[in-house]
Amino acid sequence: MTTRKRRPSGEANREHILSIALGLFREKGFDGTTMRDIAAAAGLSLGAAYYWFPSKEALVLAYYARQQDAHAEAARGALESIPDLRARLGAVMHAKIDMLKDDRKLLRAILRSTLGADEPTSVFSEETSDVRRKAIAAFHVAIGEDESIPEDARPLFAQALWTLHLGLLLYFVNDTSEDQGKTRALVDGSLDLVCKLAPLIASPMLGPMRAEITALLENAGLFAAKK
Amino acid sequence: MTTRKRRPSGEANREHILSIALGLFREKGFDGTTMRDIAAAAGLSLGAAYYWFPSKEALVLAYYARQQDAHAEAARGALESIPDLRARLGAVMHAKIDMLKDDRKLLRAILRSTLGADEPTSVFSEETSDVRRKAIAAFHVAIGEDESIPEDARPLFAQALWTLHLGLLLYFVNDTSEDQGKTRALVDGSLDLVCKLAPLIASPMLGPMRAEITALLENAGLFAAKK
DNA sequence: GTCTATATCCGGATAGAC
DNA sequence: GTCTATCCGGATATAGAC
Repeated sequence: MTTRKRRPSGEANREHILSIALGLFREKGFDGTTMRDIAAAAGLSLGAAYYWFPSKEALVLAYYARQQDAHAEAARGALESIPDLRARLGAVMHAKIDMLKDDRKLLRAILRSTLGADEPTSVFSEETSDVRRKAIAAFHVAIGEDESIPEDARPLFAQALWTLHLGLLLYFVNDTSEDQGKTRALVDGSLDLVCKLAPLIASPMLGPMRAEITALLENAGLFAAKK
Repeated sequence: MTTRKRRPSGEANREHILSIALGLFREKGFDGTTMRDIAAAAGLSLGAAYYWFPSKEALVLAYYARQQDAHAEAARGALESIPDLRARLGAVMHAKIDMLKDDRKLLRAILRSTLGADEPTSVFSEETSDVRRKAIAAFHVAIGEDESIPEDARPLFAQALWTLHLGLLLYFVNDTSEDQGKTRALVDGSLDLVCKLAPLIASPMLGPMRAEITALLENAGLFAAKK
């Protein structure tokens, strides 16, 4: 009765525009691509492009969502038969790098708007909270039920990994080494360290310090422990 | 023979434009201030403003340099009679926050361009290397000759503090709490932790791990130990 | 609801005259 | 060194076709 199978053009057109736009972004960068370019390449008028995406930024937000879903899927597949924590974390991070390896130019361009909490495309903004939540969840999945991390410490650990992953991505987008080999090495080295340090921090001796860290982050509104 | 005492208007004009621009930035934000606004407020034409500053970004770079020098001076004064490491680090960080407390809107706006290594206004760019070097040096001064940090670990520690300070500033610019009290608390809590952890990391037991961290960062080009 | 066409605004940046 | 005129592209507005 309602719009069961209609709009073969509607939403499909939206997808079409997004694909065209991402292609142009990858090719010519974000600033180098105009909305006029996108509209023309998609065979639409400028107005139509703005009808589907109210701004250039909206295309970036759609890109985030698409990538996050793709990454969750890729990570899920990669994790299926890996029990070791270190290897699981590596799988998740390398899946991300693999996925983004051709998008460095685009990511570098939009990096500019990823930090201000008031920018819609910020990693901290309200608009991206869903993507962010999913991204942190991906690390939660990677941690799984590994006994080296006490259950009550896992949310904090997942958040820490997400933060590390932001730093690694920052390095990645500016990494011009062959096949981003330097990023790969940095990923592996960081995770080695993390997996060595995690049991230490999880040790009873440092329990008070962990509580101190948690309290500090909670007071700053940077972390909300599950109640 | 050359331009000894000429251009009483020249460089002074440049300073004038910069002051006007920073005032407008603080008042209306970076995006909210147009080059036309700046030119008009400074009593010049648009073209003249562009003659002195080839881009809006150039004004930001000039702002960086000005702030960094002011901070170095403020920190130097504050450190003069403080021997305790924790207190010295606090003095340096709080001096920075004090200095930037009215510039949050401006900083938030230019935050967008502070991460891409190819952006001139990036904290990692070639153009800002001088400012960056000075900023790290400020932490080096704060560490001083404190025995709790082995001499050979001081460069790495200074760099770590600089990185922490970037994170704190990121929090700061988005902190709407009264007098940025949350940032102050985060600064103090972080430094408490750092000063508790530093001796641990400096301990012989973790010497190999410190070497591992150093090697990792050096290979990534993120840190160059003095030879 | 989906789209075209067109005109317009705005602001960063540049060119060329003076 | 300073000005005016102009370009360029993101964004908006409008009127109307289907």
